[in-house]
Amino acid sequence: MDNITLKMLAKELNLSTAAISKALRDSHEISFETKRRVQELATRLNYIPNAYAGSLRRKKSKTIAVVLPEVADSFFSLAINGIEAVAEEKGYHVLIYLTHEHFDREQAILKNFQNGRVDGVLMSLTAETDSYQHICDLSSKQIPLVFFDRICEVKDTAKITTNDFESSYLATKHLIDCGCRRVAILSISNHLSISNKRLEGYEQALKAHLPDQPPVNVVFCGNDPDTNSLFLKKIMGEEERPDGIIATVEKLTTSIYLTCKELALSIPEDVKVVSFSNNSSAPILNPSLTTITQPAFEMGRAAANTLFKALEKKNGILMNENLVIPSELIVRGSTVAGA
Amino acid sequence: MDNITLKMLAKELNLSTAAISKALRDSHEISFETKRRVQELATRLNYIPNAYAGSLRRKKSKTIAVVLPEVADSFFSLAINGIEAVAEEKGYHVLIYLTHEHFDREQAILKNFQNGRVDGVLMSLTAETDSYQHICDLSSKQIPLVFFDRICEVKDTAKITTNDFESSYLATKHLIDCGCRRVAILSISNHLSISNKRLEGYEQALKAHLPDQPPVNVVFCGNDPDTNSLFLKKIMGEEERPDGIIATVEKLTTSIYLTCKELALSIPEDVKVVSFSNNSSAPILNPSLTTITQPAFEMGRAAANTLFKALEKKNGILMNENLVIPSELIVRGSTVAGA
DNA sequence: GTGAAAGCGCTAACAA
DNA sequence: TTGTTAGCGCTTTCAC
Repeated sequence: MDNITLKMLAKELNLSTAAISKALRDSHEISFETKRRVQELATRLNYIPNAYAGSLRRKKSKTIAVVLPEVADSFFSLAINGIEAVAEEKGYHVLIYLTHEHFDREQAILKNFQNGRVDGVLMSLTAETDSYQHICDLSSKQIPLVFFDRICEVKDTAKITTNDFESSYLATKHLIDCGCRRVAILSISNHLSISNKRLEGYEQALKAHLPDQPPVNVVFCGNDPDTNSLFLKKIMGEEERPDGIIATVEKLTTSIYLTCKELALSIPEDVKVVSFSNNSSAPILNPSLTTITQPAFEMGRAAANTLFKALEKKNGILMNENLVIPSELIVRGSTVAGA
Repeated sequence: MDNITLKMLAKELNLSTAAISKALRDSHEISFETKRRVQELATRLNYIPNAYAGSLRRKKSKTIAVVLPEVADSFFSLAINGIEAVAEEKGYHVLIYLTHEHFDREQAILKNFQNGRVDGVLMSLTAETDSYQHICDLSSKQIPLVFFDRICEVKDTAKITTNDFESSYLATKHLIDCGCRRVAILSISNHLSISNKRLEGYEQALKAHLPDQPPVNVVFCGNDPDTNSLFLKKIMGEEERPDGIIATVEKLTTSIYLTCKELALSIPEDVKVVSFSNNSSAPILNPSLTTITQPAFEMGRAAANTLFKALEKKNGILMNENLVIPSELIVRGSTVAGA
């Protein structure tokens, strides 16, 4: 069976396609009676407008893109939920693209957005991204872009973040308060502003609360859990091993726990751990995990809302704008025994 | 700056749009020299074809839809990864839709696919879905549909599942082997074939290995963790409470663990637990969690591959076809102390 | 090997 | 209030 088109409805009712089009969009130019007849036939024949004919004509696709490093991560999963909630409410479609932390993927994906495929973009940078031409190219096509979490600081647009500096400071101070004297931090990038902020928070806290201690201990981790575990085993096997660890990304937690187990280091007695994590099983880990819990759903929702605000205006240009939604330190057993 | 179109390239090179179009698609009708000139100009001007003009003309969108109950679940996150890996390789775009387990959402979403928006659909049913007209409507428009995980048994199309019956049987037998005599199973639906299969496996295992025991104990849970916990607290507080629990979905694990803690029931001494779960933190839970781990990534990949196989044929009709990728029982501390 | 022209299904000026 | 017309940017016969 062939699809119903406007033309077919028009022929059936002896009207022009224009009249049908207007009637279906409830235009005031069309008489009530005509609207009713059109509506009736459309529902009876189950008319569904062609998805792309209108997009082509109006140069609007009612579609947004979400560009993420990965999705097997509680933060991004929750963020997608927040984004989808808003998109569905606004009647928009959501294209999803995963960079797997590869800069060249990110470039290729954005390039694809330059010709009408999407009305706007929500994105979180890869850990590799350290140049921004592809982002400027997109902006030059007037396609609004909202960053969330892993933002691009130098680009003038809307950015949704959490209080990374403060959270990291707080996490570090918490470890120091719990008695740690050799705190290490695990990072995944030295380009991402979010990583840098977390490192700064850590460094400032060390400086403020442990003035005469040895310098900072930043460990850069990668994408592969096995390599990370190997790294960790080496570090945790040393004489002067850390007695406190901050994981700046959720997925490093498993490596830390397993490495400690393997080395017979007890958490929190020998090492205390706090992770930036939205993993809902944090309370039932062994021991339960002290987390910096980010407002992932809210950040996704806020990013989408900001984007739609721009899309609903005529000139959809986004001002430089920073929305910061705070994270929360939740103290559990990995830093305080029995908590 | 305005977007580059075929027409502009044509004017620039004193060629017709037809020639440009063919040249860019490397048609044999076009001379090598012309192709070279066209290519050169296109890359120099950074020509990117309009996303929807071609879709409209060719009635192919190079886009697929993924319809999921939710995404904050390791299984679906991993499945998305598998799907995206294939889609990216094939040059397809991926629209994502979440039903949040609501049947009416599912209907509305599928309806939207009836007019060219997508070339094919991958989907996992909601827990509510118990009628299939919306699916038949989609099929009547010749849009290929592949089910994965939560399949629709009555519909003739490709279906990717894991061995739910056997896995559940195995999980139940494992609990019995570990000494459990009152095994309960937590389910989320009495419509889904996947749930029914898991219940059957459980029932058969009980029948086979505990012939003279009290009847099955099936607990239906919902979407809200608090309600579920309340439910569980009641059940686990009873005299004849279960000494073994099977969670047929990952998210119920947290409720189980927390309820046991609250009631001072020790896992695995008082209650043994096995969950259908892909949560990567299973090994570091307290105690580590015995899981039926599903091949989530592989299922997503297989579903996508099956769909693309249909899309690449002329008549893209999918035969009734069942691909079963086995799950794995991974025994850990929640059923065997110290494992 | 290249071009002219029709048209995918819809919308938006502009007429009537 | 309704119709006519001219595209949106591209592909695809069919001429030449």
